[in-house]
Amino acid sequence: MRRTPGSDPHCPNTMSKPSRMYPIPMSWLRLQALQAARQLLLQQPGSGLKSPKSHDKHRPLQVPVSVAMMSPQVITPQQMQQILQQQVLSPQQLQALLQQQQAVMLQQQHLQEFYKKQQEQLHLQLLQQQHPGKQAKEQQQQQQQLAAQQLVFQQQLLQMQQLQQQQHLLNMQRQGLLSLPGPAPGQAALPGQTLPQQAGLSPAELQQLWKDVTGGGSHTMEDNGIKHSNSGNGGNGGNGGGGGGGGGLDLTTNNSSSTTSSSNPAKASPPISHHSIANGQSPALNHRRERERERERERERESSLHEESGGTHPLYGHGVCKWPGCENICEDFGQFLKHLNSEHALDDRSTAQCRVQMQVVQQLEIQLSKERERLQAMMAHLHMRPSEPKSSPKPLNLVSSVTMSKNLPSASPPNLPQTPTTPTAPITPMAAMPQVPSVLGGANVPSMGAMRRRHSDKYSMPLSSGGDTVFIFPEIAPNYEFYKNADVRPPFTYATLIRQAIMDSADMQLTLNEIYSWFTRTFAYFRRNAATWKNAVRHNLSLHKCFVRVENVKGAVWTVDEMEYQKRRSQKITGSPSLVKNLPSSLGYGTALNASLQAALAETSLPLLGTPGLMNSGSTGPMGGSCHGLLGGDPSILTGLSPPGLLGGSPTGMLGGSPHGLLGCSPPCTLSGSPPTLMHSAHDGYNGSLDHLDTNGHGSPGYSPPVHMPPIHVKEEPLNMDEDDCPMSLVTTANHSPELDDDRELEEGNLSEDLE
DNA sequence: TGAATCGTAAACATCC
DNA sequence: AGGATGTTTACGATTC
Repeated sequence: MRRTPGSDPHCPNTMSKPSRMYPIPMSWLRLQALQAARQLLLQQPGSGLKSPKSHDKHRPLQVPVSVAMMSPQVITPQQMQQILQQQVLSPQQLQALLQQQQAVMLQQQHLQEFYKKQQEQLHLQLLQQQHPGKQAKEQQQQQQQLAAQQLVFQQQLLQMQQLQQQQHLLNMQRQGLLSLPGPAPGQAALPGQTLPQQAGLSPAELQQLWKDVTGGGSHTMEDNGIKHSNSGNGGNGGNGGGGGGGGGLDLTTNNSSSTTSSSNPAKASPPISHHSIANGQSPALNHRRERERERERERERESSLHEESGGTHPLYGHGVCKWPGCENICEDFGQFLKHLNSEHALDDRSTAQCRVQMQVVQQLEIQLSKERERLQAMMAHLHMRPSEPKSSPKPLNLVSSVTMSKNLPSASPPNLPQTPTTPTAPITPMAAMPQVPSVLGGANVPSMGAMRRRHSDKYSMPLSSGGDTVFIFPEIAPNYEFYKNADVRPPFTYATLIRQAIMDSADMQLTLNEIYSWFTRTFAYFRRNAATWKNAVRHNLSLHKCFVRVENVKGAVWTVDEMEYQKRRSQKITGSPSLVKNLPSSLGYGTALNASLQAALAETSLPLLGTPGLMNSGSTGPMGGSCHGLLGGDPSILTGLSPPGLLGGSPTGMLGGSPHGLLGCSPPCTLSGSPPTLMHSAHDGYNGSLDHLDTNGHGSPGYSPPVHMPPIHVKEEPLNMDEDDCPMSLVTTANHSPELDDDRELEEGNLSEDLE
């Protein structure tokens, strides 16, 4: 009886439909946002957007993109968990983001107030100017002052716009998070999660705000995202929502008949210029010069931004203006700049849009905090669950399980990476902007969209760290606790887990039943559907040569043949140069870089090998050397600059954890600084001369556990001819002879060469 | 597109 | 006989 896809209750993550680890296009994110927003707005009777045919999938959606962004309620606990689990945004990052956005909002508010005052003053000036009794000189001075202030404000506002875009990108990213396939879209519009309950501004109000700001005009949403939405909503299962569509309420930026702007640097503010020209005096000339200087500054700013961002602009992408609500097509960057200056100048509309965006961000933050709380509660609840009858006090269990509920969601475990995008980033657009897209926007959005599926162990990373180290090192305890209590499938292959279990044992050998116990003890996920995963375990044990069955006094035990493991790894590595480049993604199946590494990479963005945490657990010297031998060749990995993206740049991102898969054990596992297990797996492969001390204090003169076991019998493992190159596989059969060691060392030497 | 890998299911054998 | 253990085959999904 073959299972039907998607019908496997035991492995919901693996069987659900498609989810290739391909980056999610921005347009798709927009679609998701639109759909979410649509659902949101449909809940608002007074939104004015609801149409009788609102359920018609093909009905054009009349929602500005930015409004769509304010659909935080699509964050489901599951998604939050996934978010955390995949390290798309660590709690720390989220927290930092929150703080950053709050700071931005404060600044925006301040600027807006300032702007209002300026406008009022200008208005007064205009009125006064019409009074015959006023003295021209005084007026000129005042106007001059105002003009200067205006210019300053324009600069500030420009910065604010940049920041706003940064926020927008973050929102987009978050939207991407929320758009994770799964129950999310369908559950998006939970009554209890609507915006009005959580913030002062309801969606309807926001919508109205948008309307007010927009000021009419028609603009068909014809950007790619919309197009995608039309074509792709059909198969989007739970989404169900109609794609975006044609024209609708929008923030038409094409409407050139918009209000006269006073902020456009290129056009100058009408009132001021008007006064200046009207006066025609020296102050006016000075003002003009000042304006010219200001223009130059603006140009410089733009050009520098342009240069720094490599011809990109936070508000510009795919030939489309990304100003919230604006989808204006700009053929090139210059045109975009023109458009930006002309259509999104400092005017009431823009500021109102900015204000709305602020609200959107606020809503999202509120929603995020709520979901975070919920997640905490869930985790706490799961933790309380007395579901570990078999659990035996092992060293790793010493870690307080309480930490889980604390660390998991928000408390940002110490090992969580601090990405460069944290609030510490300068507020200046140039400094901050490039980071956002590259790390958060550009990287995480796609990665987060990549759902964890069967091979997720290659990409996803459990919470804060991952890999095998999880089970041994205290700093990775949160992970351990997480999987121990949460019914989440560990992102590791069976082989990896089995190996971990065996390596985790005192004498590097376990009976089948002990392996079972380890699974159930270590992972809540394996406390059910025993028949399935136990079968898988047996299947893996038998299938993979790296697992060696040894007849022990107390019966048959299973050990790990590291040589086999190395062999396969080397095959993978040598087999494809590209694999070396993408080690984290293609080599392993379970190991993730440990928290320290992540943190190191995130904070220093490279010298990971020099990071103590990285090498933690005695992996100091050897690790560094061996790591260099293998990984060092690819700086991208070390620096996180690899295309896949270190911090979620891609599904294969480093955070995705690399695998330390038994079969495909990867070097990253080395980096993960992992303990006993990794010490073996890593060291063995990289340096045959390395001793095999593990954190448990085991000195393993040999390479594979079987070596120091009392082997009696071995799995009649295919003593195939192809094993000739791997004497170790036979070692298990019986006596461990020095020759074997020699052979192994020789082979490892070769292996090292290969790796290098 | 095809190979490799992994997860799952299941049939079968052996042993206790 | 029944369960545990171990082996093997098959197939679908995913990734490269």
